[in-house]
Amino acid sequence: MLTSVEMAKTPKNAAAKPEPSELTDDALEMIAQRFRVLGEANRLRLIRCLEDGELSVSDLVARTSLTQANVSRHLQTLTHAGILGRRRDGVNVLYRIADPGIFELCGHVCGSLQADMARKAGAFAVPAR
Amino acid sequence: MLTSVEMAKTPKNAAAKPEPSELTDDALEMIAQRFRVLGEANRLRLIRCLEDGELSVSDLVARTSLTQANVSRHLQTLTHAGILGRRRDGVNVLYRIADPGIFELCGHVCGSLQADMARKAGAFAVPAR
DNA sequence: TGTCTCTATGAGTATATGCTCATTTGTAGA
DNA sequence: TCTACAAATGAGCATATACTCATAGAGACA
Repeated sequence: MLTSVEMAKTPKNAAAKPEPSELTDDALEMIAQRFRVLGEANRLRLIRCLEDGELSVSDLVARTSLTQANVSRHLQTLTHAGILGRRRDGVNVLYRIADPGIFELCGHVCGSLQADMARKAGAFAVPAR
Repeated sequence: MLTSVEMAKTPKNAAAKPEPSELTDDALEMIAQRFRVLGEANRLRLIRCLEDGELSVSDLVARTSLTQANVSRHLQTLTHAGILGRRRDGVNVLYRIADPGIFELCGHVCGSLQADMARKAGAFAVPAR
């Protein structure tokens, strides 16, 4: 599964390769880096704001109550990661989701979290009587 | 998309949020936290080692060339996040994947990365002649 | 009990990064 | 050109965390 980048182009039912996987340290670091970019609640907030269409930096500042400098830095991080795209429109710069797969990713995490919490909640289950 | 998990936490956010957000700040932070756990190449390495079955701490130390203390800490992080499970076996402690969805998640990231890189590679495309 | 191996953790250091303030840069219009 | 506004960025601070060393805890066995 973590077995190489080429899995992306093959449908997900591609057979596991028998050969020991060939993920270089660099590749692994890139994957980790991608996760790290998403590992910030404020960045997730920005992504969410953009779910319905492109917005300017000041729009995002208004919606998130973050400072302009902070928003700008997060947008830079997300853009550099290929998650957002940007274009200039006069004095404004409009950001948009460039990788819609991001939502699916978040959905997966939500699912895992729910499962995990349900499992943990089971520890408090009281036998019926 | 990010809208599915409203867990048993009350919104502590009385501040103006123009958006009818279903995701509390706490929930968002939990999602980010999950991503952050995966944002470490060495943790991804450990996960990969466990792909084929459970292993002891010293097995993992041998396979990763990380120090025992370091491996132990990462395993703790992953276990706490619900990604790994552990059981004692004599003096050993065996760790295993508890949330197989993790591989699908990594697959998604690999896909996104590849798409991103292909897009960037396009910038170097030379028109045929 | 003592001693071995295996695992977990306290303490300390180094580094990364999120945040802010102040300033600069980029764009449009007078 | 000058002015106004939007966005980006340099500098500095604060915090989080990855890593190591040394040590403590847990289980097996004499």
